[in-house]
Amino acid sequence: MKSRYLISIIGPTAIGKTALAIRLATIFDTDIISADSRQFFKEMKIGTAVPTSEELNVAKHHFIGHKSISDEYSVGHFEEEAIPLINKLFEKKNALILVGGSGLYIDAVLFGLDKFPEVDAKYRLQLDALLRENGIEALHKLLQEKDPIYLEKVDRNNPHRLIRALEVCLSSGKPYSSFLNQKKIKRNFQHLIIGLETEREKLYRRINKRVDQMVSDGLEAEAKSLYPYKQLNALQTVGYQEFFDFFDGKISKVEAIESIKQNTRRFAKRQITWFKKYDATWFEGDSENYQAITAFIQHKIS
RNA sequence: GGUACCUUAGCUCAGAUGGUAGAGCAAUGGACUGAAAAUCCAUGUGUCCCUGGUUCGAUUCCUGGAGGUACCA
Repeated sequence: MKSRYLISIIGPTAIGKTALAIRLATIFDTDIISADSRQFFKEMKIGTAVPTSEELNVAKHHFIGHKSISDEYSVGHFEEEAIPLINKLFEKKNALILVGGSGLYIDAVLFGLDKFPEVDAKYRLQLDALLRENGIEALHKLLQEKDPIYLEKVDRNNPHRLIRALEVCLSSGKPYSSFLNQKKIKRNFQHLIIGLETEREKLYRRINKRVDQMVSDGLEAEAKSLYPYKQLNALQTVGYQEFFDFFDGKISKVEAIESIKQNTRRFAKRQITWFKKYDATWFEGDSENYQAITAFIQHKIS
């Protein structure tokens, strides 16, 4: 049987992943699987730089705008949806394109996450309240009781990690750490990772320019329409939070736009850190390299 | 043109009565198993404007210069 390849395109925001993915999808006559944790939401278009409707017409995209910001959605759900779809598409295609900037979501597809039980939402609320009222030490104390092994290695100052572990403990009655490192998942496909990179200065210029473009495309109005939902998880997002601060009168519009640029740069930096651990082949994120990248892929998968 | 004040990190500024300096922000590096565009951790990068002088030693005091700000003309 011929090998099936998931061609994965990774890299920081604004480096040009979308354009490359579409080009490759055309060349290899295949579909694109998006692994972008914010482009899932149909209400968030301008601020998440989703492909244009023109681009969407050129290549079939999956997991773009398929959810609403009010839906419960997380990386676990994504893995559960993406893997069966990928397997199904591979019945007709020998190659698929995976593209996205969300490292954890890429991990979920390529390597799989351990299986965790569903968590009752009430525990999150309880633990948030515990943190608010009694401080992070209260979370340490509870985790010491429920899962001392995880407490040893967890980042103790990180409330998200502590609360996640605790909600699993409380919901399942078992230690969070007992769910980790289950049997390695075997995927029915091979993967080839293409990384896009460029000089930091050049990347930051692209980011700044793209933010300005988003603003002239109407980001403020989009953020305004989502303002009533600002507490939703999907909206804990660069490009929206800053405008919410502007609507609240905390900062000026100019400050909001500057802040979006800065936070996007910081986001890009974190993406770069995450992607360093992948066994990727790196190319300059420039359309002049499309031919070289295509040739490289053809050589690898043939 | 005159007078006063200023010039120290990428930016805004502290500071040492002479022993080559430190905050905030920015920036950089890192972590990451269902909040991940989230969340968290670590790190000071410097002709102390230039030039002479005094001094064992000057970024600090003094002379001169350059640039800036304010006021007066």
